Amino acid sequence: MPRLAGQIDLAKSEAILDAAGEVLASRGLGAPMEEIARLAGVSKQTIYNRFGSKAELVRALVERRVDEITAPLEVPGTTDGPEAALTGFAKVMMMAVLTPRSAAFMRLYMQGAVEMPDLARAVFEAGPKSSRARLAVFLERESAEGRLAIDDPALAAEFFAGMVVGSHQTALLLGVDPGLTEPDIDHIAQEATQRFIRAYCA
Amino acid sequence: MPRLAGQIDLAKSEAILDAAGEVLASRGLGAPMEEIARLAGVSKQTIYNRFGSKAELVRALVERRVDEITAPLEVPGTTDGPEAALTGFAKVMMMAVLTPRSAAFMRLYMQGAVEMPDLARAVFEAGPKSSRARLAVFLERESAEGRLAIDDPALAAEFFAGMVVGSHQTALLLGVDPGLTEPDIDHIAQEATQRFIRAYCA
DNA sequence: TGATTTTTGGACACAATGGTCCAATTTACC
DNA sequence: GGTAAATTGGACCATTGTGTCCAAAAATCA
Repeated sequence: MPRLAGQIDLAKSEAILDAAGEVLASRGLGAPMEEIARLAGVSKQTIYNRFGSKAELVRALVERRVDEITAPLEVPGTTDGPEAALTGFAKVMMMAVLTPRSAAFMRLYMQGAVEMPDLARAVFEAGPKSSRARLAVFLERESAEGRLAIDDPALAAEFFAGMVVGSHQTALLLGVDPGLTEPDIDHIAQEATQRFIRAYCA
Repeated sequence: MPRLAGQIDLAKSEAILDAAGEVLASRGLGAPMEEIARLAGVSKQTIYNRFGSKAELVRALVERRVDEITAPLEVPGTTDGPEAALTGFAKVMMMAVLTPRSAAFMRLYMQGAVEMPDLARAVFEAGPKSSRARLAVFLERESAEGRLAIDDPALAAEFFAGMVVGSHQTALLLGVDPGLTEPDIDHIAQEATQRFIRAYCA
């Protein structure tokens, strides 16, 4: 009987990627493959059978995560006016970016930026760049309909996102707890929205 | 004749630290000691004689750099009104943070954040935190004298700094060229200042 | 010149890691 | 049950990097 390709378990590859994410995010790119294998409940050889090398494993891991990153950053509908939309956007962005897990992954990408520039670029496009672009689209629409007066939506989006993220992300990346509680996040989101609208009101 | 401690050349230690900065920033924490020694024009053993271990070499390097970081971020005098001061501050901050070299060092600190948390914290305090704190002091003063209306100077400082830095620093850390020319920086600094003042005008 | 310290450079011990090999075992399908 | 595939586990190799050792050379001061 010739090839029967149905004998590889896709779920196992997922488990390997999960384990790789866990281990690499916490221990850095230098983490040994054996540890990933152990956490995945799999032999080291199996990882090499499926992914070929450590570099390609990392590549697969990052590519999978890029999709997760892009997903949640939708700009809410504008039915309730720009305030609600902006505040919601700010909250989602902070929740997405300002977690230890996010920071650990971001550290991973930055660590690999030198060796795998294309991957790091993909992360940037899927993350910061994409989110700002979506926000810019929203701002342009709001502006066209007269609710805001924005001449440079891209720059304005950059400003708003910057206000929201602040130095908290840098703190996390440096392992410093920014100490933001959920009420803090709400407050920052609201205050940033208010000030932003005031800066760009018609 | 007993000990004559005057036979160690301080300048050589500096050269070692310079070389360590160069090599570690470009190749990451994993760079071999031999390369640092070669660039410093020094034997590997000499580095160990003076610094004891790689970890302590890194420690010394970071501690030296922390001083450099804090230095340039003075808030200019307020003689010309808040606009000029804020624009100047924004420009200095962007010039300081948005260089490949700065990014390379920041990547280094972040990479070491897990193993040497105290060092990473020191970097955060000397860099982002300190700059925001100084800006907050300035904003509070301006506010007290009625030129601005700021109820929460710390938050406002966070907002302004965030607007200025935006996602450009993240881009650099990911190895993506943000493509900012000097006129771009001027423009961002001016626009951020204008919008900020408008958001916080009395 | 002579005494002391530092530096050199190269060999070396030691540990960690990526990646391979392979025989024995298990799994999945007929 | 039989067959082909995938998996296992563990030995194994090559590489790389930290840190040490040490005798020879160089620098420093009296």
